[in-house]
Amino acid sequence: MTIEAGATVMNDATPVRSEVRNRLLAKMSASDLALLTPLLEDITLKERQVVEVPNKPITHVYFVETGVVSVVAVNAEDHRIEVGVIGREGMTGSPLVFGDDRAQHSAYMQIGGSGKRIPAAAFVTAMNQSQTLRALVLKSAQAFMIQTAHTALANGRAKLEERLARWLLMAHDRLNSDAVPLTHEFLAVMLGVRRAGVTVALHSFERRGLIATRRGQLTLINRAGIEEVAGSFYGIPEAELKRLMGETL
Amino acid sequence: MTIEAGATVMNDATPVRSEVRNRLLAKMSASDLALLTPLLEDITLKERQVVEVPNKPITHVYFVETGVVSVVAVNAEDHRIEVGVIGREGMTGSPLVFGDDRAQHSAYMQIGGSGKRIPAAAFVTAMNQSQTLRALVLKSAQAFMIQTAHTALANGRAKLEERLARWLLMAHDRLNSDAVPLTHEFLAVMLGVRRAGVTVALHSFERRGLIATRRGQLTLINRAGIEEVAGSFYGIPEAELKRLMGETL
DNA sequence: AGAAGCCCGTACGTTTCCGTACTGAAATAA
DNA sequence: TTATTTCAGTACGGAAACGTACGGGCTTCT
Repeated sequence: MTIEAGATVMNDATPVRSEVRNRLLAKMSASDLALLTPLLEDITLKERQVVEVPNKPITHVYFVETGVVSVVAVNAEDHRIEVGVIGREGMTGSPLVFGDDRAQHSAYMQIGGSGKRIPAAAFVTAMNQSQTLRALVLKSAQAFMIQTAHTALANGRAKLEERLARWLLMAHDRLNSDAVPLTHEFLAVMLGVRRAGVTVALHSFERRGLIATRRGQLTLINRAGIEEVAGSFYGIPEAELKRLMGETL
Repeated sequence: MTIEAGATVMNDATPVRSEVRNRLLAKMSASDLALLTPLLEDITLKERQVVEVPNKPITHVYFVETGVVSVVAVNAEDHRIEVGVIGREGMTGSPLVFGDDRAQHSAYMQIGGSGKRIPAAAFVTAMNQSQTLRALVLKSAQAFMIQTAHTALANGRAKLEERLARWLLMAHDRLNSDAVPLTHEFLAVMLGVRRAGVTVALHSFERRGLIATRRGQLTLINRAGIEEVAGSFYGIPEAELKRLMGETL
């Protein structure tokens, strides 16, 4: 019955089932969880797998267990930038929580992993049946919104190194290992900067002993040092998440 | 019965009372409006008047009728940037909609005006009594969230002139006149750029015949031209607002 | 094994915007 | 009216990041 995801060495995509690793699901009461369970399915989330398409109806709500989703705003001239990430602390499909049926942004797996998903309609039905469930997903949506606001702040005021450090910390928070399996190119796309700029910045991090790099992957070595680089651009959304959801990432 | 708004030249700060000019209030059913009315009070909103303080409980929900609220994210090192504006299309206090009682961001009147307000507790009570009211304010919160995401996009990818043009358009959408009563300094704070940078950019706009300026004020002359400058960084949140709320600004 | 493609390191001239600061003009207060 | 403050115009060196591009190493495909 269970589908074993091929365990790659590069990331921690191996699904675990008999345990609810998504924090949101874990926080639900038994009865709320029971509302979702019938149509909840285990799913492997491959890197680059598309989860939401701008202006298209949301098909499923994904509860990530391992891996990271990038939510990317796009405009008419195809300018794009990441407005937030989602990992085991949250869910995709927040527009559904607001009563909307379609996605505004592009969303896809930036780092592969696994999780569970439920059809959008079933999620909405469940949310309408339970005030406590609704309250919980509302808080989750709020936490994401706070993250987006601070992304706006970082994009406007922080330097490349600060933003890159912030991103690495946010990814690290959502991974089970210190390895971040990403190319410079993808980091650049998310931050909306040049690939070469990322390379230089990462090189600087490496010289300072903050990370180790190899092709297609980097590893955090000195997290505290990276936090120092990110400075005050990292931390508030994380603290707010803890306040709202009563847990750490 | 109606009180004619005294047309000031500098801004439209004169309060109007017996007419609902806030789009959100205007969209409410009579019964939903009746839930709010008892504790709804008319209020003059002076420029720089503080509406929300980060990490402090929200005292009132403000329904702006004229004027513009700036919502500004701030971090520990006092870096700050505007993450969105609110005018007659919306309301402040969106965290209440999510079930939170405190503000994350700083919010204050960037352009003075008038509106109505209701104590936070009364608003929450009303929202809990009516699903239609809740649905409406949820959509409003979502519209604001979309705006924030596109602010993040503009902050990361747009040039100063593009961002400035975008801001002017957003302000213009929410004002009854073409005059924007603001100093370069405040525009600079909102965009997170140098005051001198704003001066130069506005000067360029003026040379191109897009605006007229005088001390403490600028006037839009060629809105289409400004839209051209903003390019694709302006428009999506506005279209989404229309889609969600079924109305223009 | 060889070819092809992807990824990273590096470089260089250019653009954008910053930090800072000085000035004069306009508005406000004394 | 005079003094004070606020605001806008302008300047200049410098930092940050851009667009572009080339070459070489690692992976993957055939």
